[in-house]
Amino acid sequence: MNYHEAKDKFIQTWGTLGSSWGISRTMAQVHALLLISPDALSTEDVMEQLKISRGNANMNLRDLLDWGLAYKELKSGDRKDFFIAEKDIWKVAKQIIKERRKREIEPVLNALEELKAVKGDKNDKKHKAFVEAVTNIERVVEKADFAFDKAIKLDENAIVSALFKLFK
Amino acid sequence: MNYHEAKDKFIQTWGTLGSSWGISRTMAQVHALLLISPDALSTEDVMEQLKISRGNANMNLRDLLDWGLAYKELKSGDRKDFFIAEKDIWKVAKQIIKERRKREIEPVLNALEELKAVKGDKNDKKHKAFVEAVTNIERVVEKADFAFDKAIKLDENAIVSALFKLFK
DNA sequence: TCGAACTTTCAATATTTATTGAAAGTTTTA
DNA sequence: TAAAACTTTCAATAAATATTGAAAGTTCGA
Repeated sequence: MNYHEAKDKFIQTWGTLGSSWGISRTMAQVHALLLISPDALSTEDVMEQLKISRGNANMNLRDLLDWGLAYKELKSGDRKDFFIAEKDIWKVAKQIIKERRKREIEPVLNALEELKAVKGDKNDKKHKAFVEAVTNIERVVEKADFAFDKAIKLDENAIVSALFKLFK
Repeated sequence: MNYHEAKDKFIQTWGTLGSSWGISRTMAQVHALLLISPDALSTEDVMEQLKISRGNANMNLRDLLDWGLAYKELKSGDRKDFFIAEKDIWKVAKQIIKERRKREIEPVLNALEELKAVKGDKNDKKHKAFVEAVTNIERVVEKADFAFDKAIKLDENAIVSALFKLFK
């Protein structure tokens, strides 16, 4: 496999992985392209290399900045914005968890809390099953939330070794 | 909020959470419905309560069985299949991680391994940046894979307390 | 073995989500 | 401050994904 085949396959693979873990396919592809580029790329470079439109490139680059997965780099003597990827993959993973925790877990916890207050006959079978299900789910979601919160504050080795110790 | 409002909101919330964590919206909604039902439900019950077609109900129930998130229950004197949800949410979370690890992480690791073997000039800036990026990513993906593998073998409290100890 | 009861499939269709590209907006420098 | 260089927006459109429902398939009891 030569460089260009490998590059395309990498962009494709990273895009697929990204889209299954909650970041859009194109955003992950742009990130992949930036990751393997030794130098910062402009919007036009991204458009050209991924064969996507200006609007699309711009939108996905901006989303990458929002998620903290890429940075702007200004080159002196040039008015264009250039972009580089966050290349510390552990940091990338932590950023994604952090964003998704904020965007997804928090609203769910709020909704669950509200649902426990359902009015009705406390002896009704359905009512009991409902409150029980919601309470159990809330407990697990809270623990997952806690685990993710800790995970983003630790480095990659600490987590792995903590888990490993449980098995020694 | 009365029982019916709460039930609808719960199904909606669980569907949204599910779809953002890799299981389809309707599959998560069917699971939600089963979770809060004190008794096993038939395909027709699911169709009626979620207002979805027979084909859709059937497909999603079968997917839930595939993922290990629901079970068939046969009632004597009735030829219909009835379904109950896996109600241990920690087990649900573990099943989802297990399935996704198999379906998503493993193929990515294989692809990455292949990509490291890219042919080309080892002193070229692009080539070096490429191999470095792929190697770094592989290292983190392997660790995540390891962490998930351990997570599905432990119970919920063990993981939380292991993480907690790191902060005491 | 037949036919009733139930389950599964799949091509057509609907819904959702992503992409385009031209127009509007912004910044820079001469 | 004018206009060139660049960025952003957004309505139209395309692509991907999910859903329907009728038809085909299966199972079971008589």
